[in-house]
Amino acid sequence: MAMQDSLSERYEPGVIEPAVQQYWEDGRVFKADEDPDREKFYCLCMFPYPSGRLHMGHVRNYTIGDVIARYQRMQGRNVLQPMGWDAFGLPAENAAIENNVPPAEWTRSNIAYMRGQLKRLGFAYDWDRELATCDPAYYRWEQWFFTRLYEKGLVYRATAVVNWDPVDQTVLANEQVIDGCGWRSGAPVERREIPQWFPRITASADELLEELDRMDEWPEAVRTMQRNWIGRSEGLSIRFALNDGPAGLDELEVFTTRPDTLLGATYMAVAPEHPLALAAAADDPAVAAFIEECRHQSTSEAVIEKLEKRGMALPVTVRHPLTGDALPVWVANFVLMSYGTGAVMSVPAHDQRDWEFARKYDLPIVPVIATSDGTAPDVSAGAFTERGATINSGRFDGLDFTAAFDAIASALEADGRAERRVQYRLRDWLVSRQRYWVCPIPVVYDADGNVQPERDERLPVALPEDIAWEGVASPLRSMPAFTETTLPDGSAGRRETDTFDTFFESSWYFARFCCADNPDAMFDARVDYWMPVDIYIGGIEHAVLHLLYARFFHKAMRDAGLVSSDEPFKRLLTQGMVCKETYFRETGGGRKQYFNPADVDVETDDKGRVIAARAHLDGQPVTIGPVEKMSKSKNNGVDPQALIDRYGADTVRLYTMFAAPPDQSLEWSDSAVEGAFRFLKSLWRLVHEHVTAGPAPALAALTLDADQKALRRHIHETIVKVSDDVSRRYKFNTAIAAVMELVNHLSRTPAANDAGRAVRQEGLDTVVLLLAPIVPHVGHVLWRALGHREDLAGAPWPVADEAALVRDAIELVVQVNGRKRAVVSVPADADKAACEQAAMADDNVARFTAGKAVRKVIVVPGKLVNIVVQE
RNA sequence: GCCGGGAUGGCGGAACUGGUAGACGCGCCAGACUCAAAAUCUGGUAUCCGAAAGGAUGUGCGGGUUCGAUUCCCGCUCCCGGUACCA
Repeated sequence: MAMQDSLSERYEPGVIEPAVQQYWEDGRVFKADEDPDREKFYCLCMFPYPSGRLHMGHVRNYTIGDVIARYQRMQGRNVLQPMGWDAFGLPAENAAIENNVPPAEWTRSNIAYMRGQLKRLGFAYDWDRELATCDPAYYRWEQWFFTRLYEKGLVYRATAVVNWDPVDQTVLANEQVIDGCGWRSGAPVERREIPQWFPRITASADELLEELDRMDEWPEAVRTMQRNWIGRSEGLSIRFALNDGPAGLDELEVFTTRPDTLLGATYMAVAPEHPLALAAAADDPAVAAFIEECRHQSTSEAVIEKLEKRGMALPVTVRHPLTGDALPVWVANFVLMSYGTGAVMSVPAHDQRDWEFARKYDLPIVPVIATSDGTAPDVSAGAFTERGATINSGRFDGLDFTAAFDAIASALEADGRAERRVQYRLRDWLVSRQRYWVCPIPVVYDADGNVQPERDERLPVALPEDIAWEGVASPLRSMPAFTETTLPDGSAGRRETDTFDTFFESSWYFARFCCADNPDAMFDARVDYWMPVDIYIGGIEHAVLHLLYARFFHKAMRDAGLVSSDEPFKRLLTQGMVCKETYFRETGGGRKQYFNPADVDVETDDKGRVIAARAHLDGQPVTIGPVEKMSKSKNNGVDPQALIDRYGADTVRLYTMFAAPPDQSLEWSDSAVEGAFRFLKSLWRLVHEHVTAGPAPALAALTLDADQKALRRHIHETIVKVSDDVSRRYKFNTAIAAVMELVNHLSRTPAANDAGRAVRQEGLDTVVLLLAPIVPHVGHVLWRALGHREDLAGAPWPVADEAALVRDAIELVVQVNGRKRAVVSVPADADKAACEQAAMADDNVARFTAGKAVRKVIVVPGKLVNIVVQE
């Protein structure tokens, strides 16, 4: 390209954007090569599930990442920004069932389409590192790593409960259970226990928890959620002796964090699957019926916790370890077999859930903890859950929490009835799925059902892609070509047909990007150069599960000597959702027909308030619903492609970054997109007008008038502001607002003489540089037009000139009794007395202070004076 | 239920460490240009009183701390995310 390209008069993104993208591709501008002499920066966004088309959440996520990556490049860092596909998952199976398309074909064509969309948005990816998790060259390494974990005893097989659809004969995801019934069959769901695989994440619980304290570049909210999810608690594991227990059972074990309330325990509660409950059910049809009912509860915690708490007494009691009293044992629908021992000790006076249950079934409520004034708490309206001194506890009376805990724990330990223990809320990671379109678990069983991890040389265990899909269950089970195999000794083996949780793939892809082309090893030396990820950007909905699994997996890889860092993601930026108003009509029976915003006309009043909406289809009114997360079910998605086609990638990128800060939810507005486009058009016009007048003179030798000096100060203040917003605050909306203000100032300040033209050149150069990460295509073209030879993508980020920032006078706010009464101008170096004097001298201030005694004057240097007078 | 987050003009948002509430943009109103429209440009725009200067009110609700609170504390309401098989 020529040194100074002539600039067309009109801004035509549809023409320049593909040309600039081609230029980047031809020049391999964003290819990342390891270079030990340069400081690296690994910028990563959570990779997309290839659902078909990009949605606004993707556009937002990847624009944030691209802005950061391009900014770091302008800082001179060696930047890696890769992209790939989280390609396994449930939607591909649904598409197969609905449209009879093989999941592999559906997924790969979605990837091809979405890759084109990402390229059209101009993201600075190193496409040579692209990976898809459904590629055997990718998943063979997680299969290999799984067999290493098995050898180290870090994965095990145990039974766990799943949602079973008795009609479709398949396991259902929680999402597929609607009001207790299967989403396709409509049949009531059953709980079923089946053997499944678990990596031992609880063995890493302490490290995962402690490390959070040092992860100061993660949002505090995410760290708090992870801490609470891990849920470390110190307590006592107590074994209660059973009276009249069924054969083979002589005690009931529970864990409590409140042993100080042991004397207030008035009953025990066990899960419906607990052996005590099952034993009782054998003799009592009523108990059996209750348990059968519980068997149709979903396995989802959100559902269980919102259920009405119900239970039944069992024909068995336990002996209180201190008093010897017999306490009743109940079976309750809210006790989970998968959490702890499946049994809890109930202290209704001091636990709200126990209290409600006791009230409902008329069980005794005995307060054993005093309020702060030493009296027994009133537990007639609810439990007293605070800590306090013990009462009604015999020889343990009058002790505070710690002393009571110790005394009661020691007494029970001496009797061999209890141990102090640390317990976690975190459960081991259940990775088995009974689905087809996921990575096979690389395990073979011999004739006796013994486990044989698949041998390295036979990996990958490839998922057969050419399949016939019948019914809704995974076709793998009925494929002898897949299931029938041989063991090392030549005997027949049966392959595991369960597959991995898709979180398994997304728990290590960030490291594989460093060496995605290596066919011989999971990782190589390049991983040590790039890892850890310097900034990881993605939705807040991943705060716990994905981000905790990835941290665990990374530590397991570190322990296996595969990576050297302790944590995978140095900094985390969590992005808010993209929302849009909804439009619908009631169609009877509480059902709603949703209308896409693109198919609705909105009417406004003379203030622009929305008053009504009509469907294009029939011109009839539709109801305006709340603003919600864009989704298929609410039909309120705005297709980014239509906007890219109409306005270009830069406008979509600019609007997305301008509409809200990254971590807040964003309400989509088409008209505001128009505003972003308008801004780029006017910037283009301003540059066009400037460069068609010929090259601007150098600024150095010129003297500036007051307006030009003020404009120049504004230019450099904007550099300071935008640099801080982009690098420290990650507030791209205020960065863009500051640049808009500068552009307004530039276009309103005449550039008639040499000095004016020189300042305008500096201003336009600055604007283009500051916006370069956000609108790189238009920036590339304007930068050349402004006479620069080097690529904008590699240009250095501007640095403010300290001399240009100096101010002579500052504005001071004057308050009287905390209310603003004036703004006065004072010299920048005015001392407190001078500020006070200038404030008092103002006419309006005098009006409010006249005849009143001044009690106090507060001067905040450089900002404000507050005069406090007697009212 | 539990854990985490949020609420500011007609709308998206700004106010970063307790110091001018409403930057910037959208929308709307008025004007310029035009035969007209589009595009573009200029001015206005929290609410109420006022010709203006200026004043009063105002950051989900109820209290509190402070010379001063959108910001800190206590108690609520509503909305959103997660809740272990959606990703």
